[in-house]
Amino acid sequence: MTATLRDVAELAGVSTKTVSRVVNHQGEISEATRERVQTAIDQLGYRPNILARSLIHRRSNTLAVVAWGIDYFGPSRVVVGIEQQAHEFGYSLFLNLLDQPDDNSFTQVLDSLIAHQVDGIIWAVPEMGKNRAWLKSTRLSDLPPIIFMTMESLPGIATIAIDNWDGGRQATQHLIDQGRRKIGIITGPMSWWEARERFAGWRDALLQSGMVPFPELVVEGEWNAASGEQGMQTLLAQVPEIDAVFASSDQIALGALGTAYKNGLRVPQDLAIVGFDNIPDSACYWPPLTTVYQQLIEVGRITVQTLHTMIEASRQFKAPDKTTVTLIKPELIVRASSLRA
Amino acid sequence: MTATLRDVAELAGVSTKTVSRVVNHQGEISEATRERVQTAIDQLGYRPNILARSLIHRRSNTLAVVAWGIDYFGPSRVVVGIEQQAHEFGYSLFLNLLDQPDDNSFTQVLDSLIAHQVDGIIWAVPEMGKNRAWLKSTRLSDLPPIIFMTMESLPGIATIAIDNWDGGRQATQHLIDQGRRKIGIITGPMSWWEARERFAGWRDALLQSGMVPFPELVVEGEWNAASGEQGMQTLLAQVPEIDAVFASSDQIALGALGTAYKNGLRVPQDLAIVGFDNIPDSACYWPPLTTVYQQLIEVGRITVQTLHTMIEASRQFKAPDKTTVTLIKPELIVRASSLRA
DNA sequence: ATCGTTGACGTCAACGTTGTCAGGTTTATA
DNA sequence: TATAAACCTGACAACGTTGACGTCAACGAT
Repeated sequence: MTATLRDVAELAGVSTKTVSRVVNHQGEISEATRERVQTAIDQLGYRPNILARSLIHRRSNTLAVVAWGIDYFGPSRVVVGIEQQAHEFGYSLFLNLLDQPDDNSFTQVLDSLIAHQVDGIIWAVPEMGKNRAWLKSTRLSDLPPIIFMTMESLPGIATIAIDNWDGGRQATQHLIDQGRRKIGIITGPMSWWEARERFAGWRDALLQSGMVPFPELVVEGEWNAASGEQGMQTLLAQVPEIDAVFASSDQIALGALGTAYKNGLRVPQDLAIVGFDNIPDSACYWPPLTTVYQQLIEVGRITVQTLHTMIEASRQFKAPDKTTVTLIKPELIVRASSLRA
Repeated sequence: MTATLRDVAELAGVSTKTVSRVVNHQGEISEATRERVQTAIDQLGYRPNILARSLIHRRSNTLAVVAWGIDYFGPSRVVVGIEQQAHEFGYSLFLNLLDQPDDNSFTQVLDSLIAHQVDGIIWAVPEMGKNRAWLKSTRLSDLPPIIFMTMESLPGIATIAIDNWDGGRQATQHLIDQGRRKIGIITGPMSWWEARERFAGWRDALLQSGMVPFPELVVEGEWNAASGEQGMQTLLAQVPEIDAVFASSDQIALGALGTAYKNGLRVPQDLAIVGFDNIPDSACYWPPLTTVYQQLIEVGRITVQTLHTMIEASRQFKAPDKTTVTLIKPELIVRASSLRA
């Protein structure tokens, strides 16, 4: 149905190779034939078949991102950054979503990607529980260059992540600097690496200031607002004199705000709250939320840049520097929710 | 580097065709050779090359989604639904994001997709302004089967969308049923189809109840919370006795809530608010937000189902029924923000 | 007149598969 | 025992491109 090189060649009265040269602007061709070929191309609506091209070059110019939770703010931003940079590098991008972050269909997914001859893989599924266990029983040399997001560094594996520990530390330090003495935390699900890191940041900030991270100051939550409501309620019950909370996500903070109001607490006078993520809404919470800003789009872009380097290296038979671990520092955004009145 | 059919064939001492048959479970082969071939496959770590396969079959089993704004709630959910259904149908999915919804690089995007031999295209870029104008100057027969989301129906073009008009109508009717008499609206950007539809739903609901959609009851906003704050302020200035607002998105509603509080208004006693989207946070606003729920994942799934049908039809040289227009009714979620105390 | 050089193409094989068809061997049937 | 039928396998070409190499004419220099 669709026109091929041969069709164009016949119409223009030249060889397929000549048409190929015109299409790819390679070699030298006279202006006369170039025009003749171009006319034939336009007339037939010819489009090159990238599949055939990739077959020869043994390079598909295609990347794959395996992700989960792109209907959440963080992951979706990362994917946006990945797509942007991939596009700028001239890669096409396959999108694979897992049903659950601990979906163990990774074998099928990887097989499919390899079969599609992708040049590189970005594993953007959040690390939680044992959902990276498969890595230990997989020979990375059997895979295309692959890079992982948000995880504890493993030897020989490229990793890119936000420094969640530092984010937690910054948030907590800010509360300390405001003179708060009873600083609680509502964590994310502790099976998540991010949640554990943010928690560790909170703990270490307290310790460094000579304060004690008592267990009753800690409540484990989910990432959502409902869990923030509940977590705040628990904290208030356990430590009535609490005067600040580090909520491990903005949504948790939203819930915590709600509970504070229901309990007649003024924010930030009676209770200061700091969130994490800097979702756009957080600037319009009441009061506006102090939070930790992660440059997630940038993270996505850097991921692709690193992967690209790995791909080029592997193509020149250089052993790629797979141990790259990039940690990006987040930034504290101070708004009214943590400023003393 | 990677093993091919020939490598396996040589190792197993059979022809490439036999290996191919083993891999694809086609034809009849004796158990003995099957095992021998399978051993060779495992030993070499052979993986089929889908590119070559697609070249022969002239079918790539690949879909492409062209989208914008997947870092927003709505679009990202739709993409999730699309990916799920595509995966279940055995399609791989290319992801293409436009920088701006009115990005006019559609030609390059389409060329690239066609070159990649995708079997079908989902155009999930929100319709705004004239960003669908290119459709009129494009022969659809030059493209693979393509389906559009969220747009006014055009002859001969498959479309799937939420019935935003009905959503706006439901939201407004609910406020009317609660006895509200001065019902304002903060719209989304009116260049968006969704914004115009929701507005029309509000207007028509008022008219049908014998009320007048006065211009001073209308404020055009953006989709975000900041714009909701401002819009609410404007409405209060224009119509001090206003007793209800239909906010065209939950984020707008969030901003409106904030402004209401700053002005000492009780929600819902003094001012009822209804949103649109049912983002998870909206259940934890204070008070919990009444809103319109769109089954966006389902929309994504239906889109792929329809596209799949179009692809199958076009493969059998039947003229596909391209005029399919599917409108999906949203659902009102009633919470405390609009119930009279 | 001869010889290289350059420009402007074309020929052929290959990329990794699979469909088609044909060949050979066994098994069941007359 | 002959004959058809079923079963198993291989040779070959093709999918749409492109790289390597070859050819041939035109040109300037010797």
